Amino acid sequence: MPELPEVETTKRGIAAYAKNTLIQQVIVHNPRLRWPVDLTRTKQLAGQIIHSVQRRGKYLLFFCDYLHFIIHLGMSGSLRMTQHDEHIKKHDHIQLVLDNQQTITFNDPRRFGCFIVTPEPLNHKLITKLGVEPLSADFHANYLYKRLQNKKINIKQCIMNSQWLVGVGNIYANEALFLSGIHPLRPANSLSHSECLLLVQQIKQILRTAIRHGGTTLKDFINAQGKPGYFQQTLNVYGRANKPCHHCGNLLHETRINSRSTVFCSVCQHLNINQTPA
DNA sequence: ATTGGAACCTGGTGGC
DNA sequence: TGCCACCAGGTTCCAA
Repeated sequence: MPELPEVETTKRGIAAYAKNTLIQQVIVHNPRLRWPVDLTRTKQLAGQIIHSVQRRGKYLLFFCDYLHFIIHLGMSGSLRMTQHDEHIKKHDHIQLVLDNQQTITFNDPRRFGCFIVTPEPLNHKLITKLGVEPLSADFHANYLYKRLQNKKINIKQCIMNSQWLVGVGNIYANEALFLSGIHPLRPANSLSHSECLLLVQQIKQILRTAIRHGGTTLKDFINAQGKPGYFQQTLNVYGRANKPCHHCGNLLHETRINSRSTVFCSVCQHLNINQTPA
C-alpha cells in the first residue's frame, strides 16, 4: 500500500495524537510479521514516553525514552488511532495504549510490515543503508546523473532502488517517468543531465502533491483517522493500461519490469536521448 | 559486484 | 455460487 506520501501522511496523523504521550500498555495480538515481533523488548515500551515520530524513507521511527521502535507498513499495513474501548479488527497485530485515551493500532493483512524495538533506530541496518530522501536538498540532478553512469539497467528500477533513493515505489515511479517523458525501459546511463534534472523535479513535485492530498488510495490506504487519501484521481498512467494517454490520446501500454506492473505512453515517453521530453 | 527472480502473506477480482 | 488462477502499493534473500 504505502509509498512515501502515505507513510508521511500516516506519520503526521499519528504524531498529532501520540507526541509526548505515555505508553501505558502494549498489546501484541499477533507477533507474526515480516520478522517475528520481539515480545520481551516490545513489552518494555510500556511506561515510556513517545517524544517524536519521524519518517526515514518508508520507515516510521518512534523515539521514546531509551527504547525506540521502527515500523514499516509493507504492502498492506496501516496505523490508525482508535479509542481505548474499540473492538479490534481482523489483522490488528499490535496496539499501543496511550495515556490520553487513544490507542495506536497496527494492522497488516499481508504481514509484509515489521515492528522492531531497538535502542538505536538510526543505527539499525534497515535504516543505515537507505539512500537520499527525495524531498531533501541532497537529491538533485547531479546526484542522480552520477549514480546512473555505468548503469545499464533500466531507469525505473534505479529510481525504485531504496539504497539510492528512498520512498519512490511502483505508483510514483510510473507517474514520475510519464511526467518526465522518459520511457521506463531506458538504460539508466542513457539519460542526459537535463533529463535527470527534469526527472528529479517531477519526483519531488509528485511526492509533494501526493502528500498535500493525503496520499494516494488505490484500494485500501487509510490515514490515521481511518480515512482514505484522495490522490488517485490524478494518476496519469498507473492502473490505466489500454486507456487513452491524458497528453496525446494514444492508448497506454503495460509491461512488467522486475515483475512490477509498468504503464507508459509509447508516444510521450521516449526511448532515445535525442527526442525532446514531453 | 550486479541482476533477476523467488519468497514472504492475505484478500480481491474476474473467468469458467 | 463456487472454485481457481492471478494480481496487488515492498523488501529481502539467494542463485546465476
